[in-house]
Amino acid sequence: MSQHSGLEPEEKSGPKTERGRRTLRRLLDAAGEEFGARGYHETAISHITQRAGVGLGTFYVYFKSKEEVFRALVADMGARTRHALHESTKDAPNRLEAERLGIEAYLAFVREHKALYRVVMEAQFVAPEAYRDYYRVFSEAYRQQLAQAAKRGEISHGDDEVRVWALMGASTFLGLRYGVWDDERAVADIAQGAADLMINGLAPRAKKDGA
Amino acid sequence: MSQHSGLEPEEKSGPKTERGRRTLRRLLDAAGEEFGARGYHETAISHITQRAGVGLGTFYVYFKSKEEVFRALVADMGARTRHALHESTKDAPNRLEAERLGIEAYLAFVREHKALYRVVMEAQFVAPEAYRDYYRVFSEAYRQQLAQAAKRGEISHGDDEVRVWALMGASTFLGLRYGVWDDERAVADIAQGAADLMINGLAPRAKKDGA
Amino acid sequence: MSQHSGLEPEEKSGPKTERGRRTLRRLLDAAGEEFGARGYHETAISHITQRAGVGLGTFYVYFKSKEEVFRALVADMGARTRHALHESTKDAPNRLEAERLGIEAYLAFVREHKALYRVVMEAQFVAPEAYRDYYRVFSEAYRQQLAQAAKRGEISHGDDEVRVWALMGASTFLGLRYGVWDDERAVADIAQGAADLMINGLAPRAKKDGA
Amino acid sequence: MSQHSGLEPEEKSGPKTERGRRTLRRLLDAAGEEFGARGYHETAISHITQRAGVGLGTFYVYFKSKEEVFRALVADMGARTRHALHESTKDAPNRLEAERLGIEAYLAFVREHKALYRVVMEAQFVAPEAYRDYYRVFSEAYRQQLAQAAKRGEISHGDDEVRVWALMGASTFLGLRYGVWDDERAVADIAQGAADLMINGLAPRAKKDGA
DNA sequence: AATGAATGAGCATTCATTCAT
DNA sequence: AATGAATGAATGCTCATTCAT
Repeated sequence: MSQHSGLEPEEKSGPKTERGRRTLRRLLDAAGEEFGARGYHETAISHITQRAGVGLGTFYVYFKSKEEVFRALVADMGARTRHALHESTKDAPNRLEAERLGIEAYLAFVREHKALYRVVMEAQFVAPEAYRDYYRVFSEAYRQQLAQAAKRGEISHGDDEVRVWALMGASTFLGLRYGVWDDERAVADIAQGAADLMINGLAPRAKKDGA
Repeated sequence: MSQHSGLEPEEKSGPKTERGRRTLRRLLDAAGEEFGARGYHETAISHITQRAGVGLGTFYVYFKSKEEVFRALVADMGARTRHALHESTKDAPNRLEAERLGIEAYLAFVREHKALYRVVMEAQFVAPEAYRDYYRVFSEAYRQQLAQAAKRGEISHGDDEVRVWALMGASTFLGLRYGVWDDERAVADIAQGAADLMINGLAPRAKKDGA
Repeated sequence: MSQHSGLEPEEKSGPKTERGRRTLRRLLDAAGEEFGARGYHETAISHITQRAGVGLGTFYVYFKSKEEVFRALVADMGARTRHALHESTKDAPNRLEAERLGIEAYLAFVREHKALYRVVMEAQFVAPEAYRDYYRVFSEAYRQQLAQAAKRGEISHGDDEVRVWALMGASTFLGLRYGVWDDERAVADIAQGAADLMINGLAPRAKKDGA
Repeated sequence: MSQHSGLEPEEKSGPKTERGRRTLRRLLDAAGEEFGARGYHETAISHITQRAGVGLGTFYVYFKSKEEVFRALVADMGARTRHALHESTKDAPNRLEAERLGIEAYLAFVREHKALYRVVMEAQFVAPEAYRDYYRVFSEAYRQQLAQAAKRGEISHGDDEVRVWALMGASTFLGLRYGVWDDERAVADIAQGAADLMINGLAPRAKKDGA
């Protein structure tokens, strides 16, 4: 919960002293926890500053508004999620395997960051552009992966944009259902079932080979 | 925009006079439009009553609270969506075809009810139980469909709960991307691409025919 | 302190019930007293509502903002001042006499409404357009009076716009000095001295008669 | 825009180093510009320090409070105005001519220092004593001028205190109307019209001499 | 059934000022 | 001398809800 990236208040060059940097980090962490736990509208700035252990006014030394922290959090979450997915799939032998690994990693990631996951979803209503950005970046990269994999013959050809959004939606809902709402089932298990669907589809298996 | 079901204020048996029924309907419609357009938190009761053309106090004659209308709206949307899907798929020759038809109908439905679609999604943060209910009902029915279809050999066997959530997520995101955010592409087209993925998966096509 | 004119909240048609009208008047009076006594920036809405004996939120039922009451007060003060001056000068036999009567009435008026007088002056910084309006209306009417009087031969010809502003300035400062800051001297006395200046100027008296 | 007088922070003996003196001057100039442009309440200390190009904390090295700079500015403006008036009238052949010259100089001065003029007027609400001081000093000196002129027969006898306030008010309003609000008319022209009023009054001209 | 008036808890935000470095 | 970080009191304004009519 402490590596942050892309979080520096947008315009300014950021805190100049070490103390300032620590305060910023505290506020960011506290904001993530509060927003994640109570939601944007139920969270008061004073909740954040109290959790961060700083004075109320201090918040506004680092952020222009409540929305600004929120957006910073969403952007950070995007960067982190992309990072986690990249790490977990970069060594996959092929795209199909990468899909399975990606789902699994994503579920694990969501379970580890339930609060921030919620922040991202709420962004749809609090900071719509941030939400769209989040998925725009994601879908772009994802689409390229599919296109290249198709070219390499690792996956079928298809309507990549549509496929990307379908796949993102599938993962997102699985993350909600099995990551946020319910912790029980093993991620590998879920990822297995999901990957099967995404890779093979619903169609009845052709008795593959001979027989 | 005027058939409502499952909308009656929960406990009370509903308005007794014709005038009362009309007022209720107006409030409900107005609430749907306002919540859909501005979101829950940006919508004030006074906006709703003004749009409905009634006095502020009248709202509380029909609803116990702001959240109550919101929940009623979510429930209504669920019923309507299920109805639309049922209608569009009931004559499908098999499950795979039903999937394609369902996606198409769903996209069309979302485009027609963007505002209410937004209401459902926001329910996640405003009335989480209503949101979970919405999907619980959906997923239950959907799961049964898949189970029966598998039994009939129309689709492969698999982890139905996982598949259901993945499929719901896929449709939901497609609805957001191609229904709410962007109106352009033909729904049939999108549904085609999506159905292909859901039915056949990403795996490269086996040279279908002859050896 | 209770006849108000031109004070109704600008757009809306005003309170519909008698109770509402009473509340509005109370708020207006309280606002005048508070602004007059402590100044715009030192006056909190809660001061006003407490003095008016209503709840804080009630203020916003009648006014859109702090500035709005302030502007209403300035406009009201303008109307009242014009009324007072009109009443006191309408029976004057000629313009020169009207000037003297006007100064006297104005001083008396200021003494009776020190608080509101202050409000008008502060408007220069709080609601500049209201301030300019105040004087625009005044100066227009005043100018016509001078022009007509000149035509009738009751006063000399001159640069009426300049004269009007000089005369308004003179009265205003006398009002500040002898109305607001210092109550002691009799208004008739002051008006006498001022009228002498305004009527005869500083120039040494021509030995009027004989010679 | 750089000669200041009467501006040194009240108690302290002032900065000791050249650098300190430069910082003080910068702060003073910046304060004048900010207060003049946005008004006292809209001006934040940070605006001043940013314009001055110094750190926030630096302000408090030179001034005890926001009000203190403001007062210093008012006092400075008083000194400068008196200086300008003195310069422009000291060579006048008599009081009547001095009046005309004074008005003209005053208008020119206001036009050149609109921002600071505004500061003086706002002092009425921000630092009332400073405002009263400003006019007390002025009126004292002015009154002596009139008294002596009357003794010399250059002007008529009259209620000098009243006349002084009337004359100051006239000039002030002309400054506002033709200096701050509207730049167009030539100062000489305005001064001419105003002087005519102040010297000859409104009374119709007696066919001056015999003839 | 309908309503408009009244309410006050709640909250984001600002900013003068202090102080450790 | 210079400064940037920290602070918290203060305040305008919103809005769901109640209630008397």
